[in-house]
Amino acid sequence: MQQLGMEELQGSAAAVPPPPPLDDESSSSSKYYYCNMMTMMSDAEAAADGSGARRRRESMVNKLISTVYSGPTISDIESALSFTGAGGDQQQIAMDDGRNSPPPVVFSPERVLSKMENKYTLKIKTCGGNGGLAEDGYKWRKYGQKSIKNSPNPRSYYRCTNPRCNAKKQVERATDEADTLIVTYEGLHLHYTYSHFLLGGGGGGGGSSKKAKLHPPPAAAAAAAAAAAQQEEEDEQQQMLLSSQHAAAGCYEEEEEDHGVALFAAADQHRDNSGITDDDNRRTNGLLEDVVPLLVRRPGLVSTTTTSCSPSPAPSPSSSVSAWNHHPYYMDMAILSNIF
DNA sequence: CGCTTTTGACCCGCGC
DNA sequence: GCGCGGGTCAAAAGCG
Repeated sequence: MQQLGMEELQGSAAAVPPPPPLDDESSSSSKYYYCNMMTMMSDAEAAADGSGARRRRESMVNKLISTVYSGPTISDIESALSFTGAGGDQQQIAMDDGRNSPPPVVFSPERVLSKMENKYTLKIKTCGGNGGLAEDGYKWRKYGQKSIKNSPNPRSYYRCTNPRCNAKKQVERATDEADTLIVTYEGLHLHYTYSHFLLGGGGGGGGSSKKAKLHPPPAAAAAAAAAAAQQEEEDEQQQMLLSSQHAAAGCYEEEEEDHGVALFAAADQHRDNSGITDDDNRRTNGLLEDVVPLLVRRPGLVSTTTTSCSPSPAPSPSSSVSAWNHHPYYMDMAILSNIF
């Protein structure tokens, strides 16, 4: 039987297209702007910080983030959405990496909203047949598989396991390139597991249970979150949007000379702003109790080696649960906490 | 026991 | 209207 291995499918989600050419000065000094709404660097601290030290710190943050985040970037998404909106559905990832867009685009919910219905497709190059291990950090449940006409490879259909999230993706192997996966995302995530982010998955040592998986959102999800929130007319999701906007605004204030943007928003802040209660959050089936650490990154800034390559083929997971507990996301948060 | 995957059936849109 | 193809549903089975 021919079907995609789970590791490939999972890996495909996080793999990103080749980075745009890094031929400008920004590439060497690329960094992320780190906006934290909870515990990291406050605006006051940032302002008081020496620029040299801050740059060093940002550089470290950039590296850390680039290490852990390999999902589509905000520009990836915007570009893809624009492209699909124009009639196609194949993403052109070689978009400008900020050079042609003067102000760093954090994420503009409104912009994404207008394009929400579109899908975007990523072509993912994997290393070998089963080596792809990169993940997008979300938990997907496979709900169908179809053999496609004129294609020897079946197409798998995945849906986000969050009942309130309508994100879907389709994964199929390219017919002409055996090591290329075509991943089509449809709908976007509006959730994030806060506890995972802060507590390191709760289980510890990568042995955490499936429910303790970290779900760091790709930039796509971050952008989409706002859009999805808008689509959803439920109050808590609109509150989520407000939170996201707030975070984005904070990033704008940080600095503007570079293209990188790393944005984190925490549910705590979100609750502070919105005034909703924990009970409210719980009622949202995880959408609101989830944190909204929005990780928004401009492409091509740090080595986006997203190769879904793995030196050793990993055993095929028994489920589609993304093994983020193996990924150092929460470790990085601890590191970042120390840095700041 | 709960969750996920598998897989055949069903539904729906589109072209002829 | 009919057939085809793609997308989804849902029951059954598998797994930890």
